[in-house]
Amino acid sequence: MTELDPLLHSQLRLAIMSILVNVDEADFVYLKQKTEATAGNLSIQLDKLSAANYIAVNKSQEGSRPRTICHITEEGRSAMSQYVEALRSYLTGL
Amino acid sequence: MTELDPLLHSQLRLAIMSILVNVDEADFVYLKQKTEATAGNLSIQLDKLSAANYIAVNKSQEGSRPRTICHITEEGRSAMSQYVEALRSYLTGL
DNA sequence: TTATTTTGGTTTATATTGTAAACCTATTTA
DNA sequence: TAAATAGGTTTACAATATAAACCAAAATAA
Repeated sequence: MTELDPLLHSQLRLAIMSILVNVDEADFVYLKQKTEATAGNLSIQLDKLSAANYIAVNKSQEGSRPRTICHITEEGRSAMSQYVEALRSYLTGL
Repeated sequence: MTELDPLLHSQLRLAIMSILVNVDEADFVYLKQKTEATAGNLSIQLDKLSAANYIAVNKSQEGSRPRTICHITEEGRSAMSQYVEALRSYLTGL
């Protein structure tokens, strides 16, 4: 049984990635809305995905007000494909 | 975004359930082999699945040697279906 | 015969995760 | 000018997963 990438096998991180896979970019506020996560949790999970190079995070000041924009990397996209393949191998017949 | 049943969204428990879904019954030794889990970990996760009524566990003595046989319940089967549906909703387009 | 290992587990302890609560700075709004 | 809101980060705690230690019975080796 192939391993399920632990970085992706987490509800919130999977939700984040599944959004970013379908969109050019998304900011903190949007991700928070969509996932209904708390800001703290979201912040931490974004850090982890970013540290793994699955996403790129661009933090800037939009007129003295912070703006955090995220997009998926090629590495992240590839990790998602592999994860989905692994999942399928668990769930054949369902 | 629908919640992913936390009881199923765990590598080992998902592996166990994905085996039990396709088989009439399986014993501890077989599950241990297939999942490559440690006995302790397997024991605990079986307890959790059993407590949730996702599987039924039958412990007996086979000539003074323990035998633990598991099979999935209807509730477990249904939980798996829902879980897979929820997952799909995350992964549309992959 | 009596150690030693193996089988089939369970219990206990620990490390890792996930999550929320508290906090911070800057800006609106009352 | 006090209170609330926006956009986050940090810290602290609770839950999980996992491994290590242990146990009883049987098989194997010395």
